[in-house]
Amino acid sequence: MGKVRTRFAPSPTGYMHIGNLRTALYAYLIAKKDGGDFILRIEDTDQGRLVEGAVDVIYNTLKDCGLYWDEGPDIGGDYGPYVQSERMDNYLEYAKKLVENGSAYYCFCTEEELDSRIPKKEEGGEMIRRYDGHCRNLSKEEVEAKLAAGIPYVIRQKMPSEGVTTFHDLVYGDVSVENKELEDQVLIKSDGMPTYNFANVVDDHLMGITHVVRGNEYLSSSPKYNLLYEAFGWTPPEYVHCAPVMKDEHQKLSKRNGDASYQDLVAKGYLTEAVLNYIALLGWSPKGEREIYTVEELTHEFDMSGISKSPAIFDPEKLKHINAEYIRALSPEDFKKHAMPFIRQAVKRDDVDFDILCEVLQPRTEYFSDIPEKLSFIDARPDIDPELYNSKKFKTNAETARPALEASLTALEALDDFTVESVHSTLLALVESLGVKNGWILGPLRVAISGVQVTPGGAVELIAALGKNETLSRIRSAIAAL
RNA sequence: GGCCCGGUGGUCAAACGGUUAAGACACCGCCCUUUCACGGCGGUAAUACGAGUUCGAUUCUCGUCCGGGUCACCA
Repeated sequence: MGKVRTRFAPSPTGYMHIGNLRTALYAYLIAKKDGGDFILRIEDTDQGRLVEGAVDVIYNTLKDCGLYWDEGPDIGGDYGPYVQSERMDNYLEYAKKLVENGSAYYCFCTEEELDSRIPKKEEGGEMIRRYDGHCRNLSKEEVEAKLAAGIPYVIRQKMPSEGVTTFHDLVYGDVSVENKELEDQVLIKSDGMPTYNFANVVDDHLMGITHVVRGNEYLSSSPKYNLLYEAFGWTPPEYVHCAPVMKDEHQKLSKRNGDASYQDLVAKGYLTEAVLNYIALLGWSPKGEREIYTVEELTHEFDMSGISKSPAIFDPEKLKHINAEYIRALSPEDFKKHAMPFIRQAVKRDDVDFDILCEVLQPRTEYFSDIPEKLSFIDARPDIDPELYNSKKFKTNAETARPALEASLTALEALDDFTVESVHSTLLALVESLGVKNGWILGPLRVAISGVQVTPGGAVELIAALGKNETLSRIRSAIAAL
C-alpha cells in the first residue's frame, strides 16, 4: 500500500469553525499516524465574496494548532497548484473524456425549458426537481450541430438506470443506493467551470489523495463520486465521513448561530492545546481511559475505529474542564505569561506581587478571561458590608471582627518582611496566642482586605500580594468602619 | 415527500452475543481547608419502543417513533 495522503480543503471564509477544525485535525492525524502526507488545498471558487485575509486565517489557525501541511499553496508540492481557482483549465478536458466514453453527455436544456417541462415541486419545505434525462439520447449529429451553432451547454454525468452502487466508508461501513435514485448531475456549468463535486473528484485524484476525510453531509452524494471514479477508471479513495459537531440536538455549530469559532475561544482565554484535545474527543474516543493528549500523542493514539457515527453536541463545560487541566499543568512562568494580560485588565496598580496572584489564580482558572472579575477588589476598595463578617462555623461577626482585626493590625505592624511565609507564621502565631480558630482571625481579615466574600487565595496570600502599606491601610479603614 | 445515516445517563462516550452496562464532564454529599478552588472519597442518573433470531441481546434482523443529512449550472 502506498503512502497515505489526506487533504483539508477549506473555503476561505475568514473564519475557522470548530467542526472544520476537527475535520482538519482528523485528516492530519490519519495521515500522520501512518507517516503520510497532509495536504492543504484552498477551495476559492466561491463566485462572489472573497474575504480579505481569509486564507491567512486558515494558515494561522492550522499553524497555531500544529497541523502543519506537507504541501499547500504557500509551500508548493508536486501536485500543485493548490488553489482551486488556479486549476481551472483541467476540468473541461476531463469532462470531455467522460463524454467520449459514454459516461457523460452534453445537455442543452435551458432553465426556462426545465421550468416548463418539469416544474419544481415542494418536498419537505424545499423546492425539488429531478432532471429528466432529456438530452441523454441526443444523436451525435444533433450534438455536433448545437455545439457548432454555439448553443450554451452543460455536461452531465450519465447515471446508470439500473442496479445499485455501493461504496465503503471507514466510519459507516458499506453504504448502498439504488442507481435510479441518482440524478444526472451537472459536471461542467454553462460558463465552462466545473461544479464543486466534479472539481473535487478530479483534484483528489490528481493529487493522489488516498483518504477523503469530510463531513457526513457528503455521505449521500458519495455514490455519485464513486461512479465518477469508475467512469474514469480511477481507484476511488477511502472515505472517512464524520458526523457533525452540534450546538444542540437540532442545530449544527455554526457562525450563523453565533457560536464560538476557534478564534473566539482563544480570545476568551482557552489554550489551543486544550481546544484541540477537546475537539479530538468530540466524536472520537481513545482506546483506554486517558483523555488528555497532545496533538503529537494523538498522532500515535488516533484510530479511525474510534470515530463515532452520530453527531456530538459541543459541551462548553467539558471544554472548560479540559482547559482548566491544561492551565493547571502550565509551569508558573507559562501561566504568568498567559495570565498577565487578563490580570492587567483588572489590576492597573503596579505595587502588588503578581507572582503571588498567579500562584493563587492558577488552580482557580478555568479560562483566562474569567480572571479579571476575581481580582476586582485589588484596585477598588469597596465599602465593607458588616454582614460579611458573619460566620457560623468560626463564630465570627462584626463584633468579633474588631478585636481580631486590631490584634492582626498590631502583629502585622511589627512585621517588615511581607512574604507569604512570614505573614503566615505571624498570623498563626497570633491565632495560637489567642487560643482561637484560624478562621476567627483569618476570615475577618480577608473580608477587611477585600470587601468580598470570596477571593482567590486566603487572607495570607492577599496580604502578601498587597504589601505592607496597602494591607495596614485597608485594615485600619475596616476597623474605622465598624 | 424519496433516498441515505444515526438513536447507551443532562453531555461526550466504552462495551463489537454472556459485564453488578466502564470512564469523563455536569450535579449532589462527605473529607481537606482562613473563603473559593485544587485534591481525595462516595452518590443520583442510560441501552427510544415493539416484535423476532438465540440457551442468552445494548450488541444480529424487521417494524414503529425520534433526530440529522441530501435531493442546484452553491461550495
